[in-house]
Amino acid sequence: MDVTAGPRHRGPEDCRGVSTILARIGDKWSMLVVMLLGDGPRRFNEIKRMVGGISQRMLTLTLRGLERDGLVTRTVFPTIPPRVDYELTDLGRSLWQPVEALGNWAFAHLPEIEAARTKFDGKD
Amino acid sequence: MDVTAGPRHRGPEDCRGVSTILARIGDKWSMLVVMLLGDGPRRFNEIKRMVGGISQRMLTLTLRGLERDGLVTRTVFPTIPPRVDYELTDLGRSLWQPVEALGNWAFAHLPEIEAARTKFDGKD
DNA sequence: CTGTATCCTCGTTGATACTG
DNA sequence: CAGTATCAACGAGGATACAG
Repeated sequence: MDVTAGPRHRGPEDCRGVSTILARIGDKWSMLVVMLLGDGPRRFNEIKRMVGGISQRMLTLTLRGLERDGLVTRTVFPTIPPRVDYELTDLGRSLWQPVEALGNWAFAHLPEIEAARTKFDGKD
Repeated sequence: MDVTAGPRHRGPEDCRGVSTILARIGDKWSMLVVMLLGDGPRRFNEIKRMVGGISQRMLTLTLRGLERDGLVTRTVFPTIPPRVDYELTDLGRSLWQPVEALGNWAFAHLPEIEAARTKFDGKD
């Protein structure tokens, strides 16, 4: 599908299909992890540090979810201490593009949004 | 900011800034509403029907949130019965682009992801 | 280091009923 | 039609302890 094409109408069924994916990547941490892994493979604790604020449990669950969806691969090195690398699959890298675009949008418009919030909260 | 540029490293601080926005548009309904409004202004119940499955309460909350962030405008026509139009702002339209790209990605790769899920759940 | 297993809390959501 | 108010339920997420 050509994602560069203009708007195309879709029905509610498609909306819900999209919703399924959105629920996955739209959760609290998945997009951040995907953005992070865009630079290459990372180890568990490396990701944990880079994301910042995520609990061990949630990182595990997030990575499992991404792995389940075929977005990242999990590679275990049977060393002592153990080492596990996570890396974007081809599918993951294809997701990385729109995710990064969204991230860049968020980063670029953060001030605008915060201003809008302040204005909205202030009036009345 | 040029969102078409290649990867650029950002620190955890930026990640959390992005997280703020993601929490907003990454909730259960906001992205679907934004995608919908890309075609032009819609009335409250019109949106409700098109999204499908959203409760009145959640649609209200979602639209309020988007309005607060300066992404949509709310226009009340003092008629009987009342009529309220919601429309994307310029900021909203600028968000619409990456959101639509993500939506198209989701739509395009839905089969792949479902296959990956089945495979992941099946093994072991 | 990289997880798994519990427990517990808090926020989000949905259902329902009511109002201008 | 377009909300608001209230309540109940559920689940995501954090803290902690433990294991390989």
